[in-house]
Amino acid sequence: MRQWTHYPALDLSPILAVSLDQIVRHGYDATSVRKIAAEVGVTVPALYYHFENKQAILMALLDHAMTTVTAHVDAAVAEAGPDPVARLSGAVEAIVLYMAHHRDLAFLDSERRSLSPANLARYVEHRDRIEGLLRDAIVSGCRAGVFRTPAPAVCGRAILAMCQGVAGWFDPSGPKKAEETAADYVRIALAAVESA
Amino acid sequence: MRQWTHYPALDLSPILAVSLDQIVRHGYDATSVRKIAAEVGVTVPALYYHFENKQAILMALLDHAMTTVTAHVDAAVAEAGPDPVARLSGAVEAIVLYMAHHRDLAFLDSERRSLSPANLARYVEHRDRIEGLLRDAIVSGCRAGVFRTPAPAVCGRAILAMCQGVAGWFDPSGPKKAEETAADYVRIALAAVESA
DNA sequence: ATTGACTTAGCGAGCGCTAACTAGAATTCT
DNA sequence: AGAATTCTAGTTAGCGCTCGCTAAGTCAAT
Repeated sequence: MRQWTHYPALDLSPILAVSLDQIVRHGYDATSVRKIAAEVGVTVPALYYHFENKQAILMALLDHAMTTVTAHVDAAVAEAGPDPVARLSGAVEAIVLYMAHHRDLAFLDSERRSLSPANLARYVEHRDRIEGLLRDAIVSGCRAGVFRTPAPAVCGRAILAMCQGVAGWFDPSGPKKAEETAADYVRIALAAVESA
Repeated sequence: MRQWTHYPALDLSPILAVSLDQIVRHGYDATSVRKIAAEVGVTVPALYYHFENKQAILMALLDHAMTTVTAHVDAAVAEAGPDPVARLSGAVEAIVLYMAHHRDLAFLDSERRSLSPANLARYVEHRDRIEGLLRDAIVSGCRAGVFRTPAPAVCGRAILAMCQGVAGWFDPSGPKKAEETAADYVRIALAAVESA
């Protein structure tokens, strides 16, 4: 139970680990394949043995991010059962924990612009699914009369955006632990939808 | 009165207008000075007659963004007087209107990573000022007993993040006008801080 | 005669990416 | 079992291109 609150450290190949670090620090465009190779301790063509091109490295990292967050959020919502309060709470808690524990992966979201149309579509689809999860929970809460917000769709987007913001400021060595922050955000989200 | 709800179209020099368009479409790193020059209809050194280097173009645009949003939010908060509800409402309304009307300028926020340390510091200072405005309004509302959120600082960050998200999805040809969206967000923000 | 707003021409560096080769491990054939 | 082959995970060397940027010249308006 509540297995989805656990976010173990990432298990990435050396190339992906170095690439993630470099992209987070300097951005995708400013990260050259030469720099990645040098940091890994291999030559450039070694990268091309494992990945078709530079964008495939970014996409592999984004795939990792997508599967990680989707698995946790889906598990949280499934465990919550049919109650809209529990579903929204679970989704927000899982998302915030992800943002706090994997700030680097979360940052990659801002590099989606570098994706080809096909890859971008796949990524956007995933993001829409999570937004849909939030919106559905809010809408069903409104139908059940437990949420009173007059704008469920806008509310869903607002909540997702505020959760994503956590990755930008959360400090693991700061005063608030990830779990406390997640609890704060659950309370804020429930208040935002005007939970009865 | 309420002059700050007006966001007139930008008045940018041809170089800055083209640069903004290109940076929003392709990102700062992927926008070359050659592309900007060609789009403006001049040669590359003409850009260097008006700007010291490429980053100075980005910084000029960010300066424009900073002064625009700061002027409007400051005016909104000043007009609100001492009431925390009015101050928070005014700030959120002004920020959301800015995000909806100047989505391109708002997008530049994600390019702050390309700034030199000195320029970045100046930009972060400005962002912190706005976050401080929100936090102060929330804290004084808590002191006055009109807001009941147990985490005013976290709440301020959450509200700023959700407002910034508007720039990412707002569609001027969509069903919701900017003013309606701003009203939605004011209501969400007041609910989020648990306004009595 | 000077200034403002450019132009032509081009430097040096870094970019993503690839063809061709190689050392060692694993597998298959006789 | 031992030789021959194939596969894995790289290497060296370098192509063609674009990048930010600049020195030096032009030319109309002040």
